[in-house]
Order: sequence, then C-alpha cells, then structure tokens
Amino acid sequence: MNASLAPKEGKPLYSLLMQKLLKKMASSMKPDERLPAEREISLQYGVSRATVRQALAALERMGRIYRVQGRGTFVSPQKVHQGLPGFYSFSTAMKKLGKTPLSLVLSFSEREAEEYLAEKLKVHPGLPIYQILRLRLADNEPMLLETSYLPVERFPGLTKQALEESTMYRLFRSRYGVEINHAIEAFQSVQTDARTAQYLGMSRAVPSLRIERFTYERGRIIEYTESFARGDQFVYTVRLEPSAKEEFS
Amino acid sequence: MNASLAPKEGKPLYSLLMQKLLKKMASSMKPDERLPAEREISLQYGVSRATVRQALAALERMGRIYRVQGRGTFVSPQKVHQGLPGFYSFSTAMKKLGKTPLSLVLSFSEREAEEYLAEKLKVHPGLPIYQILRLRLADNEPMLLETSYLPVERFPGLTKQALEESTMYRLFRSRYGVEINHAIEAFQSVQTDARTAQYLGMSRAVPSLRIERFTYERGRIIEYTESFARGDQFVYTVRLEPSAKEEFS
DNA sequence: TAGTGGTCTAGACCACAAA
DNA sequence: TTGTGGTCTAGACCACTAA
Repeated sequence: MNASLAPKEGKPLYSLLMQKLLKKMASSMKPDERLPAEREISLQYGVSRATVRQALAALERMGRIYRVQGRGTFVSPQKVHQGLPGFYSFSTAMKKLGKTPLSLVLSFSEREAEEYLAEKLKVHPGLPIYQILRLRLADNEPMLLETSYLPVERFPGLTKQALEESTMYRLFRSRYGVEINHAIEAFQSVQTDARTAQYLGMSRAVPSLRIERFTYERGRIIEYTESFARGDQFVYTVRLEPSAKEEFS
Repeated sequence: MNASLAPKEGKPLYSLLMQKLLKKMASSMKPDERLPAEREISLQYGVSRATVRQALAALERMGRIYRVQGRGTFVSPQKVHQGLPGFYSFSTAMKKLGKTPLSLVLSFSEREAEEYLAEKLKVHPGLPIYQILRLRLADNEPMLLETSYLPVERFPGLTKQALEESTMYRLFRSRYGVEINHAIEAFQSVQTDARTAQYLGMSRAVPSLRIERFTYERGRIIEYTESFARGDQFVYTVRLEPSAKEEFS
C-alpha cells in the first residue's frame, strides 16, 4: 500500500502525514496495536525518517500514540479524554458535550489600566485596554461570566460587532495573527457574589469557580480573563504535559 | 567565545546545550534580547543545526524563549510565571511560594475497584488497587485532602513507609520507572462536606475546590486522584500549551 | 542478533522580515 | 538582497527490547 503523500497546498509534509496516520488509526487500528516502524512509514509514504519523527512527535504530544524505545510505536487506548484541547475553548468544549454554546457580549469598553490591572497584564498603568464582559451559555443555560482585558495596542480597531460574529480566539488568529505560546490558568473556589449570582441565575449558596487566565504571545501577556462559573454545573478540564524541565532533576 | 560542549556522561547533546543557553540567558541577557541565529549557535558550540533546533524547541515549550520567523529567537520577558511546572506538584509549588510543605499519609490500604472506581481508572471492576489518603500542609496549615487510587499491578510492593519517605512522583520515577505522557485535570467548585471540613480545619461555609487528576502512561491511566482544597487559601495554577490539533482548523 | 526508537550530522531549499 | 526560522533529505551510530 504505497500511499505517497499528495502535495497539498501549503501544508508541510509532516502535517499531511499526521492526518494520514490519524485516519489510519481511526479506521483500521485497535488500541495498543503497533504502528509500522519509523523507517517503514518513511518508505511507505516516501518521506524521510526525520519527517516521520516530526509527525509522530506531534501525535505523541496529542496523546494519540505512545512510543517505547526498542519496542515500537503504539496506538493510545484512551477514549474519553481524547482530543481534549490543551487549550480550553468554551465553544469547542460545549460542542463536544453535545450542547449548543452561545456567547453574549454584555459590554465592551475602552479604558486605561489602573494599578491592579496593570500588574495583572504586566504593563504600565494608564495603558489603554479593552474591557469585555461576556456571558456564556450552554443550551441557553448561563454557565460562565467572563471579563476579559486586552491591550488596545495589540488589537487595534477591535469592536463589539466583531466579537459577536466570531469567537475571540478565531478573531485573534485570523485578524491579528496572534500566535499563542502558552497560557497560565489559576483556579479557586469562592463564594458567589451578588452580581455573578444574578447573571448566572442562581443562588448565592452555590459556590463559584473563579478562573484566571493569562495568555502569552512571544513571552508577553496579551489577554487577562477573570471568569466565574457556577459550581453546580460547570467542570473545567485541562490537559497537562510534563514540563521539559524535568530533564534537569 | 568558542565554548564547545563538554561530553558529559550520558546526557544528550541537545540537553547539554539547553543548560548552556539557560545559563547564558540568566547571566548575561535581557528580556526580548535576540539570541544568536541557529546557524551561529551551531558553529559556536560545534553541533549541527538540527541539534540546536531540538534544544530551542524544548526551551520554547518551557516558555523561556520565543521565535519569530524571519526575525530571530528571543528571550521571553515573563518573570512571575516562569518555570511553573506544567505538571502540578504540591511540594514544589509550596517551596516556590516559600512555604514548607508537609505530607501526612492518613491511611494506606489495598482493595478491589468497585464499579465507580473501575470506570474512573478504565480498568475491570475487581482489579486490586491501592487507596491512599493524604493530608497536605503548608507551614503546618492544612491545605489539601487527597485520595489517590493506583493499580497494584503497576506498583507492586508499594508501602506506606515508602510514600512517607519520598514524594509520590519521585517514587514513581525512581522505583517504578514511570514515564508520564500527560495528565487530565478537572476542577469544580463544591460545598465543603463534613469530613473535608474537619480535616482541613475550616467551616463548611467555606467552599472547596474539587480537583480530579488522571495521570497517563503509555496511553493508560496509572493514577486517579480526587482532592479537595480549601477555597479561602488555595489557588491552583496550571500551565497550558496550545494543542497540536490546531493545525487542523 | 535483529529490530526498534533516540540522537546527531551536513547539507538543501522555502517563507518571511527588514533594510 | 540578506539573514532569519521552518521544512526536508539521506545517512550514521547509539541504547534498548525481545527472541
């Protein structure tokens, strides 16, 4: 089965190979089944072994395969948590759960960063920032109240309309060419305040999950979001990878 | 400054190069300063460009550098969140905060997985598992109540003593050669139950942060932990990386 | 011993950014 | 146009696993 890779437009070879392998695993392979050896894949698809390894490394980071030196490369058996975005997106998470996500932009304004915010965003106080208040619903049930802060200089010309028409991260990518390196999130369980209780339509007796997110591009914070989720409905899931730092233990 | 790499025992070249670059950045470089070009580093240290790229890729994943095509590789300016383990460890997190961590093993037992647990661990009901109840303290203040479940077959001969003498993850590595691929964590805000309130020494009026962790090795769950943290003291922080999946959007 | 993944080399061309 | 990171090749040797 010498399935050489079609030279699709623009996409690098290792990316095309990833898709081929994903398709193959989904359609004809079982959990823990061994994939062909790297040199074998290299021959089958007519690419170099380095390219094969680049594709396999990405699949390994996605948790779709695991490799054992001396034995081979195998299909990961997990099912439930598969494909969870390392990066949380309310929209995609809700779709995976079979719910219809909805996002309402409650307010959109421009202001200057006061001390507190400037420290969060690691910018100088007084820098112009957008403040965006959004209510996120799943099947028309309020789930999450989000307040996002973005430096104006990184997102010039951002409007409420644009946010309502697309998701924030899609907008980041398509219109501002944002390349996220990583994000830091912090979780805390808190008593629900009156405003949040009202927006989420619940009693203050129900505790809230407070989520802070710092999004980094080129080592710089380009988004700070503080969210409150209703504790009785909302479970927030993340996927972690061991830091490369463990190499130095 | 032709600092060729000393052939240290065992460690691969790219790992040695990482350490050299980290040291150089820490001692003599400023945020956003440009590193030498890849080809230049390759010459300076006498290694191939592929090896340089392997080292830089790891540093990029750690958030220590960022790369811009056509421009160069730069030192990340962040300070506060730097070096946060992608992987949460209570002990290291507390040390970073300048607090003294303490871990008490309250109980250690072996049992068979009932339906509920078997589903969490994705094993057959009836499989022998360890159940470990631990209380984690920072500066002698109770912070976290953890219940961990491990399949006995993966950790034969595990004892309470061993757990008390070392941290769990250190034990995993040194004694059982565990190679963690990734972990999934889920967060939820809940009302504190009586037992947790008692162990954590707080009122039930304070909400708790419920944390579930599924740790994966070779695509298989080797640890399931359910934790409760006191909401008024404990903030749980994680570091995320965008999933490779975004390539397919 | 044979086969696997892990590391490394030397070189090439491409896409992008800045002067 | 020059220099950068991004992709890719062909080949080599090492470390580990299993027969």
